[in-house]
Amino acid sequence: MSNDLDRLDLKILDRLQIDAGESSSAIAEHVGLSQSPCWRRIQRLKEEGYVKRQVAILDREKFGESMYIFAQLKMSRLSDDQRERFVSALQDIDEVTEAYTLFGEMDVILKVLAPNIAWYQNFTFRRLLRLPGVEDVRSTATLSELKCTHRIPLPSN
Amino acid sequence: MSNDLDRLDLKILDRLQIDAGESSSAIAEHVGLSQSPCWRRIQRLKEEGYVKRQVAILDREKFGESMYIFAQLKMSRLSDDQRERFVSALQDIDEVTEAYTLFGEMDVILKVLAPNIAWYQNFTFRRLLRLPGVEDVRSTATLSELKCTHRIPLPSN
DNA sequence: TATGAAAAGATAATCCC
DNA sequence: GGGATTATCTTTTCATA
Repeated sequence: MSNDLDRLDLKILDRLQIDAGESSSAIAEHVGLSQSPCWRRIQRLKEEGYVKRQVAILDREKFGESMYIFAQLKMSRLSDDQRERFVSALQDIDEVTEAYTLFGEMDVILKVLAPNIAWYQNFTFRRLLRLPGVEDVRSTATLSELKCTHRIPLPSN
Repeated sequence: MSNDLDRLDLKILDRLQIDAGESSSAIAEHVGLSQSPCWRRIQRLKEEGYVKRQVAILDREKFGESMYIFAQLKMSRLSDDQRERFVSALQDIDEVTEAYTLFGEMDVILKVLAPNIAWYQNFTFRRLLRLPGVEDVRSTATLSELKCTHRIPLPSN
């Protein structure tokens, strides 16, 4: 929450979120440090949780056709227990890649990676509508990807 | 597009998209290979583009309040040139983290990382509505993140 | 053609200044 | 924070099946 990060830390973080494969000495050079202080900063940034994890981004087109679909769920009011089961169920569905509650706490938006529309049709009835509290699903299918980044804007960049 | 990947390749890819920080020998152990064939496979998977890139996922909560907002853009019909300028403009707006066209080619959905609603209000008028072809913006603000993964489901997992 | 073992090279991690 | 050192991992080579 607090920002005890200086300009160098931010430059390092931004490089990491663009390419986490670079060596610490390469990053050091780019931000104007030598290897060991740069490595220490990277280490600290990881320990303090600024870097949550490091992942490989796969090319989903290589695995055949697929499409992202945004599903807006109309929810009934849930008990704490029901809500917990709902959230837990979402974690277990690999095709649900993201989920957010919307203002009002009664609706949820999902980003679903579907192989095709027919699969999604089935998924809606067999999975989504059977989750605790889900009353209705309104879906928006995407056609093509214009931009997809995992980079968050950092201060003073 | 084609899948000349065997079960080991898929296991390697899945580990990489969960944690790309692991050493090749650690991955080798997990998938049941020795270090060098595993390393060669990883190399090949990168060369052939199955792995697009490797990134650090930052904890956006560490940088103060922020919220994702989905913006659905109503577009007028664009010439190829206008469309190119529109897509290019999206790439330059750091707060737009994702963009997809919707069925019909006339609408677009954006995922925007906003510091707060007031910022977004201004952003809508000053940036979005000034992009080529944008006629209207309908926004859905998210409240809390229930799930956010960058892992795509792989066959036979 | 693919694997494993092992050497060579690069990088990460630690030390001291 | 920088420079030098050691530990560890990556990458190449080579022998083998």
